[in-house]
Amino acid sequence: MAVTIRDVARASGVHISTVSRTFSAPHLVNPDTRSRVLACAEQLGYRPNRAARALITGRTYNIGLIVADIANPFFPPLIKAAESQARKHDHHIFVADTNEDAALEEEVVRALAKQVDGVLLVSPRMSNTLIEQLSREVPLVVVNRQIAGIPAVVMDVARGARIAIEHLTALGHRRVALLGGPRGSWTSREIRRSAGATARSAGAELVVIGPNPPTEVGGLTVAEDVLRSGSTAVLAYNDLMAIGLIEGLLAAGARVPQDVSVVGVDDIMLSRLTRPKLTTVATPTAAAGRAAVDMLLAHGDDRRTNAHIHLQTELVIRDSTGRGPGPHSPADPGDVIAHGGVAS
Amino acid sequence: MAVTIRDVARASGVHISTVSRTFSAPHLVNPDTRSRVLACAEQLGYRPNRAARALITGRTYNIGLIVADIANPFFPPLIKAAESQARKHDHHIFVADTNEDAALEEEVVRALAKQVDGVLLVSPRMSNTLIEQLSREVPLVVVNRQIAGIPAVVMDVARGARIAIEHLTALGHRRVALLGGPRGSWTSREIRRSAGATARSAGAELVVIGPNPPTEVGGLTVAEDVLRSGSTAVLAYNDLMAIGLIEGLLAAGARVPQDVSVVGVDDIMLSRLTRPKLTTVATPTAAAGRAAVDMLLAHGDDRRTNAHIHLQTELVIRDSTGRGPGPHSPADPGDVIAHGGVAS
DNA sequence: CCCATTAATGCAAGCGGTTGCACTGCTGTC
DNA sequence: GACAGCAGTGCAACCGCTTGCATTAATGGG
Repeated sequence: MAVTIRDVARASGVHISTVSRTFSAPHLVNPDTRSRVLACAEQLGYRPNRAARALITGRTYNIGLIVADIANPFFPPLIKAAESQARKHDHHIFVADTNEDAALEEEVVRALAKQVDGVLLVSPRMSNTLIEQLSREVPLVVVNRQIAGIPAVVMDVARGARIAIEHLTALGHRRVALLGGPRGSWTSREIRRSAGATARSAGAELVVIGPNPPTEVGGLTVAEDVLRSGSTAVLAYNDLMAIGLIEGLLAAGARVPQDVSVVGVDDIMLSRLTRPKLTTVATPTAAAGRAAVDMLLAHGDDRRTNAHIHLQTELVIRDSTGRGPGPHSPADPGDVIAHGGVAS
Repeated sequence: MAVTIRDVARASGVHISTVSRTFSAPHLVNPDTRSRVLACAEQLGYRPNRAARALITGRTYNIGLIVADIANPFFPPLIKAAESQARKHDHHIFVADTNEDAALEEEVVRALAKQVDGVLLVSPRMSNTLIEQLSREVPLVVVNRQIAGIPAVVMDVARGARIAIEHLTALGHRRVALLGGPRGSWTSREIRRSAGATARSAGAELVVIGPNPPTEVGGLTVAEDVLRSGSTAVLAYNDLMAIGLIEGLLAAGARVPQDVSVVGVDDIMLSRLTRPKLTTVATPTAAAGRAAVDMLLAHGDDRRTNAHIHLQTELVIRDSTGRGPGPHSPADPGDVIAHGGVAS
């Protein structure tokens, strides 16, 4: 049915090994022979069977990409960038969605391990221990997590959270709620740690609410809790929750930003389009996708590298944050368009 | 390195063929032997190498999923549903993004053909002829396109467009602009055809603007054209364009819906969150993803089937549509929450 | 008690490629 | 003119697994 290397060999009158070399070691075959073989291959529509090749070379030219929720707008730009970058290097991408389920993550990594050259674990929910264990079975690159000995791409959300809290305290907010993300999220822990430290040193109080599902509904359902907590500002784990929260606040009769200021994280496309437009910590998702693929392809088989790529975040100030009850700092926050540099 | 069937055979003291049968033809092996083999496999962490299996069986347990733009919010819910459905049947999904490029679509199908059991072509931009040709090389299921002899899942956008136009003419709109989608889009042609016929029979005028890139920017940039056309209502190819258009209209000083009514298509998550909330033709994307996978797995190798699954659309009326300059029909459109049935 | 049947397993070919090694025929060197 | 060296190609084993066929032992019927 399908055309194989043997068909090409027969058509061009050479041995299959010569055809093979025409594709995988061209310098070993006579230019005349090569062009004849290529012509036959072209004409027959021959494409090497990658699975067969992988069987012997051990390289599949496939990459696994595992995310918690494809429908969460944070992920698609990352997936798109990763896929594009992978294809540039002639690799294909398996995408798997784990529904925020750590156990499913493990299962999927194992299921994919044999048919990929490596797996990109994006915002994993698994434990570090488990990730380390899996990295012995298949090359892994982790996005948004730091684990010694495992190559990683991390977005500097700690800095983003710090600048966000500084922005809020400068506006005069003295009690800030933090909407935590899903259990197992490194990003959520980082934000919490950094926001806590920053609030403390600014003399403000941080009220942690969560963990929560990282969705619009997750934000919507804690609106009451936020109001009850007496907070005048909120830093949400991600934009989706922030937007859901705003919905909930408005429904409860609170105004944003007059009564409550809201800051998100991610700067998904959505954030520019809601009313009020969302102030948020922008994360370089596309760059992360590209970088993760590059790392995976670069490291090849030498596991246990310590390469970590840090990508910068920046605060994008829009319309969902305003003055709080306390004194605000002299510098008019309205002047600040964006803190932070560009992703590297 | 990796544990193979031979390791398991050695550990359990049987021939590799018995191990193989333990997994792929359990009824042929003695229950005692089987449990012994399974125990060894379990203990060694053995997983069959699917690529090797595929080489001989011809079944890869992989599916290709090709979309025009992963970052377009229309696709992720479909991808998510497809991936989930595929995994239920123990299949993995290759995702490829073609950047709205028909030539790239062809290339990707060919590249994937050998390592998948079939390809899902979602909203393809290729010609019918080319799709027919490709379907002879690899089983294909097409979403949002009707081609004789090729299994398809189609959303009934024609009906959706009709109801949308009826909604607008009932509100008294006499000149409606239609924002076309990308060149090569079957959906765009369907919407245009149906909207044209409906407008004609309602005595309204349809002004076609396009083709346009199916993005927010695509909508934004034609806002001027829409205003210049004298239209008081717009049906956009998709929600993203509708939302971009609204941005553009507001920027140009027009009010929505007081001056211009806007209807989108897709009902992406975003549409509930913008202000004004978007009136739109909801398409059952998740159902389409599931159905497409099911069709692919069901048909197996018998190509050239005529199975077509039709999924219903419905008009969701929100805040972006209001009365036009002409007489509106007696029935208060405000009563109509949603036309159309539920997706099957 | 013998033979046909059947259940359980082993054997080996082969899926579509890659690759180390052997072989052939040239070239260039001394 | 003999020979080393090399370019170009063929040969065959092998990657991990499946599967048709052969083999063996156990079973049951007449």
